[in-house]
Amino acid sequence: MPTVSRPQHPDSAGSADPHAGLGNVLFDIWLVSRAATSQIDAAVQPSGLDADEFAIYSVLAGADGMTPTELANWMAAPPTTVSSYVKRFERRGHVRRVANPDDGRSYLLELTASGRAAHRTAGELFAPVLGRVTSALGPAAADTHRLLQDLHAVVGSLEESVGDRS
Amino acid sequence: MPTVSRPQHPDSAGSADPHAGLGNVLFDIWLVSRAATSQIDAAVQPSGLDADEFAIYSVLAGADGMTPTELANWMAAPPTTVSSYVKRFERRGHVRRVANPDDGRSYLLELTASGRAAHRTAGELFAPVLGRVTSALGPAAADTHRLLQDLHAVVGSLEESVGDRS
DNA sequence: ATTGGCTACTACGTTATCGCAGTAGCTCTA
DNA sequence: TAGAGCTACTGCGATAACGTAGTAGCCAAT
Repeated sequence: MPTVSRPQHPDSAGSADPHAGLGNVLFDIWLVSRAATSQIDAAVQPSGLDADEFAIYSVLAGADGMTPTELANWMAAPPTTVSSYVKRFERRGHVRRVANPDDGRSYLLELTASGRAAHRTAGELFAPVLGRVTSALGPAAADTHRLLQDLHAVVGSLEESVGDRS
Repeated sequence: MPTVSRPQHPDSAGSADPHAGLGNVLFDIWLVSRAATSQIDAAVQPSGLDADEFAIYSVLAGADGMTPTELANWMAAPPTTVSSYVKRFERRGHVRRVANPDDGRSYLLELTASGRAAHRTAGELFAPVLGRVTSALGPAAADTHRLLQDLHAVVGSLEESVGDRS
C-alpha cells in the first residue's frame, strides 16, 4: 500500500463522485488545488487575469521589488516560466523592471499603477469566493490555514534531503 | 483587506522566504500544490510520467472504466484538455478506450498492462516522497488529510451556489 | 588585474493547455 | 417517430509552459 489507490467509495452506479479522495495528503492537495484554481479562474476572469496571475500579482503587490529568481522560488516554477510571465505582464503594462542595485545581472519586478488596479479588480472578484470558503469552513478555517502552512514548510524542506545515503 | 496581501514577515534583507504565506486558505493551497507538484515531478521523472499524469494514472488504476467527462470532473479540467491527455496516453500505449455500453457518444478509459506498469514504477518513486511528508507531519497527518477532504468538499460545492441574487 | 567557476536571466523551439466551433448520439416532447 | 434541444467528444488554432543552450555579470583565488 505504498502507492496511491482506491478513488471512490463502493458507489459504482453512474457518475464517479469528484469529491472522493485517493487516500494521501499529496494527492489531496493536487485535487483541491485544481478545483480551487478552476473556481478562481472563473471568478476573476472579468479582470483579465487568471488564478495563477492573480496569485503572482498578489505576491508582487505585497513585496515590492522582487527578483525573477525570488519569484521562481516562491512559486516553485522554473526560471524560463517566470521569464515568460514577466514578458507577458510587461506587455500588458502591469509590471515594470527596475534595476537591481545589488546585482547587475538581475532586476526587480514591481507592479505599475495599472497592474495594481488590475490586481484590485481581481481581488474584488476573488473576495466573495474566499468568503464562501472561509465561512463554510467555519472555525476550522484557522486550523486549515495553519496545517497548510505546516504542510508547505514540510514540502518545501524536501529539496534539501535528497541525496543522503550514508 | 479583502484582498490577498503581505507576502513575507518583516524580514526584508536578502532573499524572500519561499515559505511565507499570504494569509488565506486558497492561496496556501496554491503554494503548497506548486511546491508538491514540482517535487513529485522531479521524483517520478524516471518513470516517464509527470506529477499530473501520475495522479491521473492513479485515478484510472483505481476506477476502471471511467469516461472522459468523469475524469474531467474529477480533476476539474476542461474536456479538451482531457481529450489531449487521452490521445497522449493512448499514443504511449498506456490507456485504451473501450466502448461505453451506456452511451454511444462516449467511451471508457482503462489502463493497459504497460500503463499499469508505468504507474507502478512511478508509484515506487513517489512512495519515499510521500513517506517523508507523512512522517514529517507525524500525528498531524491524519488531521491534515481530513481537513483537506473537507476543503475539497467545500470548494467543490461552490459551483452550485453561483447565480443567487434574490 | 586575471581568470575559472557560478549564478541570473533569456531566445528559441517543442510540447501542453484549452477556447471555439463542429459532429454524432442521447432524450424528451408532441 | 420526428425532430428540437442537450450532452459527449474532438479538430483546429492560439497561447502558455518550460527544457536546452546560450550570454552577461558576479565572486573567488591567484
